[in-house]
Amino acid sequence: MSKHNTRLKDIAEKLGISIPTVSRALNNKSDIGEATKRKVLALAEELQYEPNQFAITFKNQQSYIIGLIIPQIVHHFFSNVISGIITEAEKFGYSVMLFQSNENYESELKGTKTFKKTMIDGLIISLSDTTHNVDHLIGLQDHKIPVVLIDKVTDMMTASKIVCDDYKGAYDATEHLIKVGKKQIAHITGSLTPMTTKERYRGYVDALEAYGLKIDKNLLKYCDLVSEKESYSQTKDLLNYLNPPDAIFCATDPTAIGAINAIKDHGLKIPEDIAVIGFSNWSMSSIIDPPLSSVMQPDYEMGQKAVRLVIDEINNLKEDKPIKFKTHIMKTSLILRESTIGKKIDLGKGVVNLL
Amino acid sequence: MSKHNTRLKDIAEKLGISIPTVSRALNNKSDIGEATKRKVLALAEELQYEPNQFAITFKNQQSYIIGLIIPQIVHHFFSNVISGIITEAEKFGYSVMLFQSNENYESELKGTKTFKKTMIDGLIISLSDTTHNVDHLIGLQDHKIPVVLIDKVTDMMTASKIVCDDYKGAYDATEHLIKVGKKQIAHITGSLTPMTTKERYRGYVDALEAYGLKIDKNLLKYCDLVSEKESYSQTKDLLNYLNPPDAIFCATDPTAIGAINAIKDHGLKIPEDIAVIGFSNWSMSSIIDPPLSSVMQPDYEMGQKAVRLVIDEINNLKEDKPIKFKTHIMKTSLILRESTIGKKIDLGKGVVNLL
DNA sequence: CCATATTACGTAAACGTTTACGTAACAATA
DNA sequence: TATTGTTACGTAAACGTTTACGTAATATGG
Repeated sequence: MSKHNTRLKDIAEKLGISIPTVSRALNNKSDIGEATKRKVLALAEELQYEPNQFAITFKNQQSYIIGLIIPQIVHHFFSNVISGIITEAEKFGYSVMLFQSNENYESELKGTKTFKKTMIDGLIISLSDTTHNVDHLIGLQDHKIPVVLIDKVTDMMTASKIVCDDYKGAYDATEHLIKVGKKQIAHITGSLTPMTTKERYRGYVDALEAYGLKIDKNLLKYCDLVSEKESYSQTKDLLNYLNPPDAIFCATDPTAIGAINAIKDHGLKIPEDIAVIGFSNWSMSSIIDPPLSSVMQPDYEMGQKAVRLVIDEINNLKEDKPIKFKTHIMKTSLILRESTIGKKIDLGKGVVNLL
Repeated sequence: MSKHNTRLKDIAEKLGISIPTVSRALNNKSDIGEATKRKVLALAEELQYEPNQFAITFKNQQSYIIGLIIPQIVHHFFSNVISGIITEAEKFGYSVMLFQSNENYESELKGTKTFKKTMIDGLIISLSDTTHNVDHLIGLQDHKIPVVLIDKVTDMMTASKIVCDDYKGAYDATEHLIKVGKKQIAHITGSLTPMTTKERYRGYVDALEAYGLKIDKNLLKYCDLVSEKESYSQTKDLLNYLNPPDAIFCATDPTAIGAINAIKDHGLKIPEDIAVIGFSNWSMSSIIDPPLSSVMQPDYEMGQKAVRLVIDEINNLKEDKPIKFKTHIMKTSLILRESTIGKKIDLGKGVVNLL
């Protein structure tokens, strides 16, 4: 087989016509005779002509590539986000170039530079934890490359943002614990620096207050690394408290698993003695014992939404229309399993029971 | 700020010299005067010149993009593979365009087409389970685009391949169970169609034979979907067998977790009554109760290796050298945790104890 | 001082495609 | 029949960069 793909030139020469005529025939332009068009289409089919995307990119100054920078690919939430982005982008004829920042600002900077050279049409980015300066992103915007922030966002720049409603998710989780009859509800959280953790804490507090339950500071525990190990020992502390909790709302699924292990080792029953609910609905959550109730974040849908926003902005820029920056707060949903509802409980509507 | 990036033309005009001279200065070519070179470099710095990658691609007919097709991004093994690929590619100045086949042949075909148009320099692919025809990949090779297969490979084409030593991993896992004193070792496997599962079964059988243990067909159980649920019920079957196992080697971590849950529900102790070992070392494996021993696949390293292979082939093709196709079989390693060794056991060398 | 080599540039062409513009051939209209 | 309009093409230029080639100016050698 020939080394290069079929080009317009090849078709033009074989038919004895000019290159632009071939281009017009294939792109369904108006200035083209019916007979010529048929001949071109037939030959293009025969030679398996596929336009060279790079030449088109180069000519149109549009690459149909969306850049994507993610702190950690190996993370249940983010891999779902990526999956949603790639699938949605493909629908609109865009490809996705993926870069991993490893939560490192320098690396993020480098990715941005590479992308700029590569002439991406737009960027979707979840900021690394060490990024406290977004001049590199503002620089992209200055060069008419739209930037959409997802999940890990910032107020340091004006851009469209997609987050999920951590506050409401936490409120719902806490409310659920109250509704199954729990009154001493503990909260295991991370460091309260990231916005997401702070919002989850707010939701927990507000739900307790809304139902007239007292806030007991002794029922609040911190796990800086939100790890299973930290949570295991913090839960042990909770269990030894003179007013031990009858439920725990954990800010992440790993901490929830730590709590479960501690409770079981302590000889208590879940959910009868202590109910546990997590946040993020990791894939592992459904297969541990007992299966963990959790707050599902619409990761995949967040990715899809981000693609639609960035493509909108790309199109608006192309037509020199003003861009309206939007912030989307996506809804979470409760996934109820045995760690809060036991084996058989009648559920209200709008609530998923995956037992 | 200006709309477009600085071009060679901008620098040339400001200095009153020609475009190729600027190009030569920036690319450290020989035909260039020292004084001119300094002026160009200074101005390029000032104007923040960054070469337009697409123009270079177009000119050189080389994109410095590696295409990557993966069945499922949301999968612990694959997301590690992707991470390795992206990190390694970046070291060599390559970007990675990611596509997800969703285990669907049609989708894989479409990704290949898109990539071909996009002029990727090489492709790394893990075949979808429904792919039984690789003409689309051979087509890429015919167009001088190297293809490297990773993990899910095939014999239907000649190409470099990267797999991990499933046989040896399974053998080691089984041998470990024998060495901690187990004699009735069961195996929970998937359907024996994929090469990987078949190899793990072979390793199990050979280890038993090597140590003079009998193969009891009743200790072999199948889980077609390799799910936790299937494994839970298959394990129950095993426990009710009149000669119940004192250890189970599971072909995947999710099935191992199903086994653990079944054993605990049955009131037996792990590992004293029954030891359990899995395969793949998922992130969840370390945080369940008890922590699961498993066979670690060098996912990240497999990704790195794939990048090096594909770049080698790209470079060889550029210089019209013949390509030597290589098959790399990467080593697995045992990760021992409490599900096989209890709390404190002296380990032999070369074995990782993550307790 | 003439022939040759070297240095440091400029010119032109190329990569594959699209688009603005020009125009020949023909048809429609007054 | 002269004018205008329409159709269906071809020509040229452009996107940003690199490279083959040509050449003027200077240096080197005998």
